[in-house]
Amino acid sequence: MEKRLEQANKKLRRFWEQHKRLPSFSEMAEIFNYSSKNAVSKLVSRLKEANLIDQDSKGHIIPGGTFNSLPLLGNVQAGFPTPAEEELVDTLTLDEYLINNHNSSFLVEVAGDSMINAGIHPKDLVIVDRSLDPKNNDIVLANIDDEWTLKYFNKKGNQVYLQAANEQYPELVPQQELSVAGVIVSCIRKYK
Amino acid sequence: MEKRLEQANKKLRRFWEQHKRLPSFSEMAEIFNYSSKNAVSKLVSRLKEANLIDQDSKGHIIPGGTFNSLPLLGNVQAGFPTPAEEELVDTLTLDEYLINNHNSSFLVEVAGDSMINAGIHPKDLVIVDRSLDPKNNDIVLANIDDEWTLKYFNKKGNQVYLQAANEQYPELVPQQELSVAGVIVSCIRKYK
DNA sequence: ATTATAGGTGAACGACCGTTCACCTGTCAA
DNA sequence: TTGACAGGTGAACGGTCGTTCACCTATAAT
Repeated sequence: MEKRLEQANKKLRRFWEQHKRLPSFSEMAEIFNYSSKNAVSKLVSRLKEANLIDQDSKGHIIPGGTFNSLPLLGNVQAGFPTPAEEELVDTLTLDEYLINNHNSSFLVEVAGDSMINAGIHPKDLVIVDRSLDPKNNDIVLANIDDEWTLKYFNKKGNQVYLQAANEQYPELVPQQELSVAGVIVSCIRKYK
Repeated sequence: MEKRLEQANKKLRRFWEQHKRLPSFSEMAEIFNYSSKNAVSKLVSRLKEANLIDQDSKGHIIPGGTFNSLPLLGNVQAGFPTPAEEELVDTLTLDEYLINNHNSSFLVEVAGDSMINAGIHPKDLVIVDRSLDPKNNDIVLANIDDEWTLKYFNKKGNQVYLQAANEQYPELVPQQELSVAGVIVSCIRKYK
């Protein structure tokens, strides 16, 4: 990508972070030190070709396909990576990638190591979707006999078992009550 | 939250997904079947009080604090969860939470199980920030003797070692060359 | 020396922006 | 029966929107 466009991209993202929207033509004129909106108009054309921004039916500037997303450069082992544009595997927005159902999803912080063999560690955040029906081998957030826990869901006939991903934990059969709050759709961990 | 506002929130989010921006007053009049913009104006006031949307200096509607974010309901073990509004721990936007440096970050898909004891599994995605200086015990994406790998970074004196989080793998000392492409800042895994 | 082109100015255009005003309902409490 | 009020209509306002036009440079190719 052209260097000029990359700098423009930075400025636009800074504006986005401050205002939670993209600038108008006259605001862009300020940002880029133009004194004519026509100059902006031409810049916009270039940015559109680079797929950084787009314009909606009213001409307003909206994010393009690569604006709020990160490049997915490939696979660690596979001769990785020449971050050349042509070779980049994909480009994706984390929000859209991780969340299927915004209205029915919430986050929970993990405590305990019962799912550690599934790669779910204490202090990780899991995204729970309460609108999904739990299926066998789904990881669910469940309340079993008045305790909340994260376990594999397993149904044999009419009997539901909960299984930890850690041999030290026994298989759980509800004595009195079991309710599934939702299915874990993803797990995120932040190091820095 | 009032039910009326929740439905409004859904409509606004749908508009956001379609147009990548929030509607204008007259567009909101269409969405909510009002024939006067004044009705919209009053609805906007209510939505602002609920912190779902905001208005910028020009009066344009922009996302509020809770618009694109997910509620963090708490901790799996700690008497979890009454999803009552007052008790919710936090509310956060995944993009903002996970990405510190948009310009210098990229994604890589994990292959191999050398970091599995750190909870980084094959097919997970890691977010790499190439602008950070690697420190001891950081997980880094590195090229060692012409192979790309994910390992713990370890520097003793002037000698750099790479360590896997898996006892079956030996400690790596570069024979000829070692370059660190970036530091892993987070790890995400999608189940559904 | 001439021409083409990329990039910019400045002004004008109609359309749409968010705000505000006076006014019209129902509903519900006093 | 009255009054207050939440919620809506419809119209008008000045300001800003994105677009487009004619025109002015530099720079580089012919």
